[in-house]
Amino acid sequence: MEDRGTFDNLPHKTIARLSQYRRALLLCLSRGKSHIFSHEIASIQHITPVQVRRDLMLIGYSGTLRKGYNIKELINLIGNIIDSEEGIKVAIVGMGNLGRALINYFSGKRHKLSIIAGFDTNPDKIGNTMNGVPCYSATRMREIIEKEGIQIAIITVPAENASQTANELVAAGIKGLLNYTPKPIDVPEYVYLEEYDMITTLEKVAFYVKMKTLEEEDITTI
Amino acid sequence: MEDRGTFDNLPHKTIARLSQYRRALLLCLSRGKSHIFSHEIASIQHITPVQVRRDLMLIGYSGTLRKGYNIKELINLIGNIIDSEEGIKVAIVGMGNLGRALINYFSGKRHKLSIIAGFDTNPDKIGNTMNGVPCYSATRMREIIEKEGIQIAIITVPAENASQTANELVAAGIKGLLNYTPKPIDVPEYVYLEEYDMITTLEKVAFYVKMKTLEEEDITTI
DNA sequence: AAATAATTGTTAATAAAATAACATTGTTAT
DNA sequence: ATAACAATGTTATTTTATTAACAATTATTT
Ligand SMILES: NC(=O)c1ccc[n+]([C@@H]2O[C@H](COP(=O)([O-])OP(=O)(O)OC[C@H]3O[C@@H](n4cnc5c(N)ncnc54)[C@H](O)[C@@H]3O)[C@@H](O)[C@H]2O)c1
Ligand SMILES: NC(=O)c1ccc[n+]([C@@H]2O[C@H](COP(=O)([O-])OP(=O)(O)OC[C@H]3O[C@@H](n4cnc5c(N)ncnc54)[C@H](O)[C@@H]3O)[C@@H](O)[C@H]2O)c1
Repeated sequence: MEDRGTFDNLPHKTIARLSQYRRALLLCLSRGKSHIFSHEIASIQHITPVQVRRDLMLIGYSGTLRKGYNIKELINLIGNIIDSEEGIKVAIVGMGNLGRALINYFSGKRHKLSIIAGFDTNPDKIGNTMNGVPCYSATRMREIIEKEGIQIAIITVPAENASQTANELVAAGIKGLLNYTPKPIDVPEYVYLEEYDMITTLEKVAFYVKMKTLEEEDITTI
Repeated sequence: MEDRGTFDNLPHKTIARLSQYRRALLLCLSRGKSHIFSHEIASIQHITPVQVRRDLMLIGYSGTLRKGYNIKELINLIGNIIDSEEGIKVAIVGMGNLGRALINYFSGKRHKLSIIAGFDTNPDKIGNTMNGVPCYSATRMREIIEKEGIQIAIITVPAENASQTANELVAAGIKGLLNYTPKPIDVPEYVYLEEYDMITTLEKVAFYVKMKTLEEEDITTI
């Protein structure tokens, strides 16, 4: 029995934080830092030092008492947990404003995770390359996903094409989806799905801003 | 005593879901539907009907037993809760790829929440209009935020300028921030902050895809 | 050498969120 | 008229996530 398959009951929130810790650690490393304390990580991430230590405990990493955590080691360990050894290939469907912004942002940022294909229906875009990512015709989606062994797709097509695109991706054998359209999509249970809509986030911000404002008014009227 | 200020202890997750419910309800309404059942909302949002009913209970809305919830009424009620009566103005700082994608997407979508100004340092962009949103020089940020009463800002500048931009926005009196740069920013406690990084989401998807793959391998090797 | 301070690692307690259980109520079918 | 059904609304339970408490360790100061 190997020890892969450990880490399969880490809390979902811990997974997200590990990714954020690594982002912070990479930055610290690039600035020449070699060790870091839990309270330093915590303050970068706006969380508590206990939370950080608890997460690191869950992944079985120990720091040293007076120097804190070894940044390089911790980066590697987080990599062992969240990265896949062979690397995972990603496609992006819909090379419009958002698709291009995401490609630009993501390209080359992670060693074990790379966007290697884009798809679009617009003939003007097909054949172009964006930041090293070739844009193929959407009609070739299945062919290329199978040939390249692409496992994850990001959906950035117009909302009205979202569900059809999702169906085609699932049929092509995609294992994970990240849907940025405001149209929630349905996938079989064996496909892992994340959806994100900026409007939801913005409305949440607006709600809490409104709340704070009302609170202040209440205080001043008393 | 008015009944504003109720709803101030709704769970955070409920707030996010209310925004999503409304998005789904608006779509249903535009398709001519007048009533909807909890299990219909649930299935759109990939959650359980109980969750939906519980959220609606928390905001004090009642449906009718055989017809479900009145879509128009529910949209209005959600609006009363999460929107601010006078409307809230939003600015976007950094009119690059992502900034433009967000403006395009958001513009005109919500009545009580509108992006009314963009800021940039690039002289080629200053003076232009994007989807009705004027782009001002970043040097005028404070002036325009104060004059227009802008309460929320979205940060889409290059990461290295994130914290300085955030500081300027806070100094200008911003009450809520939505940070899309991968550089976590610090704000005083009276400013409500949300941060989002696509890489974290993508790495989460990748992790669960990896896990599912490992599980399958384990099953087939047994 | 002893006391102090700063930090980690872990268990215990609390809080937040989701789910389950179930009573209630109209509607439809018999 | 009554039984069966399909919904809602609410309370109870369970699960997940966060925070608190504190013991252990080691460097530093007195
Ligand atoms: N989640 C968010 O925060 C967020 C933010 C901005 C935009 N969006 C959404 O993302 C999507 C894209 O936005 P955008 O601004 O990039 O739009 P866009 O119109 O600029 O880009 C859409 C692209 O998809 C291509 N396309 C259309 N149908 C296709 C298909 N069937 N297969 C492949 N490609 C296809 C189009 O040719 C175009 O290039 C929209 O659904 C928008 O609502 C979401
Ligand atoms: N969270 C995410 O999912 C996500 C996705 C894509 C990009 N990003 C991030 O968003 C940011 C913007 O990305 P992009 O692709 O639009 O980059 P971009 O270079 O296209 O746009 C940045 C814009 O900001 C302007 N700018 C620079 N300094 C400024 C300042 N001090 N004040 C105002 N404007 C200023 C630039 O002139 C440019 O127009 C980057 O930090 C990037 O890392 C995040």
